[in-house]
Amino acid sequence: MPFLGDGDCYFQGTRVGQFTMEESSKKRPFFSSIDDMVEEEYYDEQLTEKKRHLTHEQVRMLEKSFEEENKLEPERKTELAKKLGLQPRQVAVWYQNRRARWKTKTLERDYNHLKSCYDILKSDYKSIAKENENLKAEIFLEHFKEPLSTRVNVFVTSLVLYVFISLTKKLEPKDVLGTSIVGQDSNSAIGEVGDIPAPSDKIKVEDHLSVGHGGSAVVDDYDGPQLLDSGDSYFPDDSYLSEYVVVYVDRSEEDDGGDDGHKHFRYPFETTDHEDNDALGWWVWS
DNA sequence: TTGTGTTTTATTGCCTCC
DNA sequence: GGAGGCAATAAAACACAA
Repeated sequence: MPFLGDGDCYFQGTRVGQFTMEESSKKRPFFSSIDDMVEEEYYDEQLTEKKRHLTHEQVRMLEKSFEEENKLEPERKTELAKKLGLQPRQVAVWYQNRRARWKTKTLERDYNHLKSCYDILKSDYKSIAKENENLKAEIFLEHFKEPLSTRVNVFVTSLVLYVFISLTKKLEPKDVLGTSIVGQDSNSAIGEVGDIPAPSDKIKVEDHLSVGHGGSAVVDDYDGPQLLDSGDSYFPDDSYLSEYVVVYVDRSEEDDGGDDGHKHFRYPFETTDHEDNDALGWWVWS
């Protein structure tokens, strides 16, 4: 006979469950061997106690009760057990399993709902992205409708400016530690060459270097010079501009004729040239 | 009939609350 | 510490195809 460990219960020669000594004494008869079990008077009773499904009527009543309240109060449990001819424990177990099934179903439903929401959003995103691409292409084509001379002019000017700025940076005065002193004192170094606006001077810059200059960049109240770019400027690095270009602005320049109360300088390094070139940026004094 | 997958009933161990 | 809930799991019952 095989060794039967604590809690192994047998029914008709097969293991029917595991119980601790304590539990088995309380709930079900404990058989230490198959022979013991066969000899027990309880054997016949076990046949009727064999696990079986509840009747349709019992399930119907339990379902109805569950619909009303999915938690089982002790009084309700006793009442239902009495009414259905079941052990209170069976009713409790049924509720437990029913809640588990309900939870699984709910999770499944929630998952499907979220998935459909996700699919809709994904589809929306795709159509918006496509529309965005179309608009970009439209803007690109619009740009090439401009005269070639204008485009070349913008490009060359940008290039010259970039080279100029790069050279200026290399030639800038340095202190004994090799640190640039530009910007440390508005009255020193390059500041002596031109007319650097004091930090308190309000300078606004608009970028007309960008393609599609119809909508110039936003201008704010930043205390120092700045270049605002509408996003597609030819400048390789706008930070150069904000740092240096302002040195060459001529504050004595007359108004350019605009009625906005500002003076516009089309070229940072050509303070008096008012020749038309709408593709270029200008500085604005406020 | 048998193998296999699914559903239902029941147990176990852990956790929280009172 | 006991009662009750829950997740994980076992095992019986059931369904169904081959």
